[in-house]
This record gives sequence, C-alpha cells and structure tokens, in this order.
Amino acid sequence: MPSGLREQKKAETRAALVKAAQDLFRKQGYEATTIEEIAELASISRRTFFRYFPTKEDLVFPQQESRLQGFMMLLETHRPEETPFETLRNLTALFAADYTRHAERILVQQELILSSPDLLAREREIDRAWEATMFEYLAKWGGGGREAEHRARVLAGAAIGVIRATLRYWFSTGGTEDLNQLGQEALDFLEQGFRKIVPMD
Amino acid sequence: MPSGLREQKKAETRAALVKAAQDLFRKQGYEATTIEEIAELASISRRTFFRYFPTKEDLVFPQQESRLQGFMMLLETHRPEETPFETLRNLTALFAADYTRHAERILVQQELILSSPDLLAREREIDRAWEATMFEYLAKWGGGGREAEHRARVLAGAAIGVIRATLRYWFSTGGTEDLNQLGQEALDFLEQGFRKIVPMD
DNA sequence: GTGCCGTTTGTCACCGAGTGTCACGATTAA
DNA sequence: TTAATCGTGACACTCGGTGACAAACGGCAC
Repeated sequence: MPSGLREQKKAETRAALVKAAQDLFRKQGYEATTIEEIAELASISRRTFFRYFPTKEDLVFPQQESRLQGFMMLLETHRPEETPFETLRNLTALFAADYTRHAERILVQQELILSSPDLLAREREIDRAWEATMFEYLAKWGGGGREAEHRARVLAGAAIGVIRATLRYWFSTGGTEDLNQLGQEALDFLEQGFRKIVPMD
Repeated sequence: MPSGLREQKKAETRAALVKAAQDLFRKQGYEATTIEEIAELASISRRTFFRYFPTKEDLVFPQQESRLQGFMMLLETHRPEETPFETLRNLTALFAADYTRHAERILVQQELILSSPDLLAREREIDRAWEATMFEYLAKWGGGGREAEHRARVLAGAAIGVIRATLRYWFSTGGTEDLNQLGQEALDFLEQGFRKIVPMD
C-alpha cells in the first residue's frame, strides 16, 4: 500500500475521471460524450486520460478487474468439502446481496450499458472472463481428463448464460424482485435439468 | 428478385470485397489490414466500401444475417407436436452437420476470430442475437406469464452458453470430434441436469 | 534547502475507422 | 430519347487510440 503524494494524486485523478464521465454520460449519453470533454472536465490532457484508462469503455466498468479478482479468491478459498453447486449457490447468494445493496447504482449503469453496442460488447467480454475463471475452477474440481474438461466447459457456459439471463430479467423488473431467489431457481434448473420444468406445467 | 445490371454488379462487388478481405486477412492478419487496402484490391474507393459493409467486422461474418433468418424460419416451421428439447436436438443435428461439412472453412474463420478482440466481441454479439431469437421461440412455447418468460430466458441463456462452450471445445480439437454427439451430450446436461453428472462421476 | 533520478504529464503528430456532402456518371423506366 | 434514380468517387471531417519527446513534478539523499 504505497501512500505517497504521487499515489494519492493518481487515485484522485482516477476518481475525478470516473465522476466526470458519469456526469457527462448521464447528461448527454455515452456515445455523444467525447474523451476530450471528459478530460477537460477532470482538468487533464487528452493524452493523460489514456494513461488512466486504456479505452473509453473502461470508464463504465472501473472496478471490474478487482471484482473478478475477488471472485477468483472466493473460488479458491471455498470450503473444500463443498460440491461445485454448493459453492455456486453460496457465491450466488453473496453476489445477489451485493447487487441488491447497490441496486440503484447498478440499474443506472445497466441503462447506460444498454444504450451502446460498444458497452454491451464489453459486458459480454467480461462475462467471458468470468466464464473462463469458473471453468478453471470446475476443471480443477472435476479431476483431469479431456472428458471432465469438456463437462467443466459446458457447465461454466451454462452457468454464466443462466446468470446473465437472470440478471437481465432482474434488470427488466427494475430490481424489484428477490435476486437471490431468482438466482437459486436458475441454479435449480441447471442442477435438476430443464426437462421436468419446461415441457409440462 | 430484381436482376438488372445494377444488382448483378453489386453482388459482384460484394463478393470481390469478401474475397479481397479474406486474402489480405490471411496474409497479414485482421488488424494489420486496413480498409483502404481491401478497397484498393477490390478496385473501389474507400468511401464505397462502407456502402457495402457498415464495419470492417462485417467482412468476417458476411452471411450472418441470412443464417439467423434461416434459424428463425426453422424455429417457426418446426413440427408443432415437438417439445422444445426435441426441436433443439433436431436443430443441433442440422447445424452440426452443416458445421462438419464446412469444417475447414469454419476452422479458418475461427482462427481469424480468435486473433482479434473486435471479432470476438462481434461473435458474442451474434450469439446474443441467437439467444434472443431462441428466447422468443421458447417464450411462445411456454405460454404467457412472467414466470414462463423467466424460464424461457434462463433456458435460452443456458442453451446458447452450452452451445458456445461445445463449439469452443470442438474448435480446440481441430474439428476432429463428432460435433453432433458433443452437442447432444451438452443438451443431455441441460435436460437432465448437471447434478448427477458433475459431482460424482 | 539543493541536487539528482525516475515517473508523470502535456504537446504534437500521426493512424485508422466511420460519416456527411456533393457532383458526376451510369442505369433504368417512361 | 429523355428524365428520374441510383451508385460512385472525392473531399473534408470527427473521434478513439498510439508513439515520441521534452518539461514538470514527486521522492530521496545529502
């Protein structure tokens, strides 16, 4: 944890950029806002902006890196006697609580994401990173072998697909429904299969 | 079907652009190839290129529009007594056969896609469109109601996630394994659940 | 404080994707 | 043949992103 004047100013500039960007995005939309405007509002040169954020999109997902890191940590430190589904359920509960706590901010962000194809693409890119992480965890759990790797890949894909779909549904309700319950139900589908549930009923 | 000189020339120019692009991409890579080079090789101006393809990425997925249209047609004209899973299995068989038939071309294209983040993003965008289409079909099948919609959304997400994961695995084997069998196995997971399959084995 | 060193920053120049506009020429329908 | 329509090329422009270099600044030893 370096805490000199340098690091402090860097953190301030970074925060100023995120805030400036959010303000401008909200006021005039993502695409209509240029990096030059953001930099100017944060009292920085255009060139320097790119030393803080490699792309404009990164302004919308400023803490995605650390979130993924946290997810990896959670996967690595889960109790070893758990089955993968138990781990998934616990993590779903954790993240659902987090999303519910910050529902307002997350819903605003989601609205912004939906407004731009670039941001949607970036969101899917992030999902892909999560899927890869989950795959690694599942592959480790399932032992070696090409067969186990295949199953891990498929389950990871299904899990992320299910989670993204659940989130979209939750967003569409304005965050009013119980996200944890929705997530657990989605995992029920995965664990027990869609057979009984979809065709009849 | 208009068939004047105009349409004919347009089709020729479009084909010439795709061919020029594929040649250049293969020779020097996607990102290293500029639109100006492609346009020059196809003997048209840079400006005219954008009248044929809205973006550079579209050159790599030239027939995606019609493929999705075909998918929608297949979903709409499936035999009405089928359950969704039967339909999914039939379509999986169809597409697996198609992919296997054109395996060589598809593997080359996949290699190209993997070489560029932009192309990967576009591929995910296409997946999203397919997921939306499948969701519409499933939602129609499952009757009305918010509950049914939710299940349709989750199943569509899981299905696309599973298919994409299966394709990735198939690509990683160089297209040597039986794609239809892999796909049907993936659908087995979805239909019967991962419970019995993943934890024990 | 002074002097030095490494990092951060601003400036400038550049590239490539994508868009608006307009005028010219070819295609087509009358 | 004529007139409307459409495709095209040329030009200028915006914006995201990068490389290079010099000036400013923070950290540190003395």
